[in-house]
Amino acid sequence: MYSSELIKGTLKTIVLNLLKDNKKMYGYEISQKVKSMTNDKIQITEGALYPTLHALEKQGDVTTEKVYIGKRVRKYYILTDQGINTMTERVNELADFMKTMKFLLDLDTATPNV
Amino acid sequence: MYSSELIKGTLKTIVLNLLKDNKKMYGYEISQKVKSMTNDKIQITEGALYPTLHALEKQGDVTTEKVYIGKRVRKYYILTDQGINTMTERVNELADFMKTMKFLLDLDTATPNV
DNA sequence: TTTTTATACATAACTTTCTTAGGTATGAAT
DNA sequence: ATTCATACCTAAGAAAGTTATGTATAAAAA
Repeated sequence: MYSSELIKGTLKTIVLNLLKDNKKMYGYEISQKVKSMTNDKIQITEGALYPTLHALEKQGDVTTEKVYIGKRVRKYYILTDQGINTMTERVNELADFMKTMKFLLDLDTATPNV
Repeated sequence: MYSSELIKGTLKTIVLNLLKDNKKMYGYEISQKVKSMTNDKIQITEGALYPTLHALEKQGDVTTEKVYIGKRVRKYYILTDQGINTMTERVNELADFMKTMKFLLDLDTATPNV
């Protein structure tokens, strides 16, 4: 697990990007997906995830769709057109930021990527 | 400028890494160095920097040395042995985190590094 | 069959780490 | 004489997490 400060600030970007690749996902699914994709290195807590999803909905980047699996409810999240724009901006900004950090920390030569 | 959420959590790592490369630096110098190295993309505010430096001193990662330039004081910060360890851990963690994020956001192929 | 674990949502109190704003003071440039 | 750059600092507030707690269903294990 990474120290939590690092993950701070990237959560919305992660969520938006996952929704780009998967059309629609529900909260629990998102948390499990991130966990498995990162070999448990990033574990989104529920206390962080749900407020984030609600914020994304409020600002119009996602819409929701409730589905009942038996008696249990699932709330699916779907990117809006605006959300696609936000996602693109966020991902580009993060990619740019990581390049800058690599240069600043002199990791360009130390950790070749290809 | 990057949206501030991204920088959050990386400040200590940046400071520790700069001190590794420069033996001793003072606060104002650190802020200017980061600004110039990143083409103004990352600007550390004083309200963030000084408390961070004080925290690093308190936890034993740096020691200080006051130097008077005329009547004006400069407070130099120097990495301790413990600080070198902390720096190494932090930088490695950040590098690892960025790799994980690249994979998670599918930036491996999109933004080749070499 | 009862208890635990996994699924699935949610909120509230607290903490950390910033930003914003303010304060003090010297020295150089306009 | 005033503004700008240098150089330090702290306090109030905001943002975005963590931790803890709550509710409830379904599956698995004891």
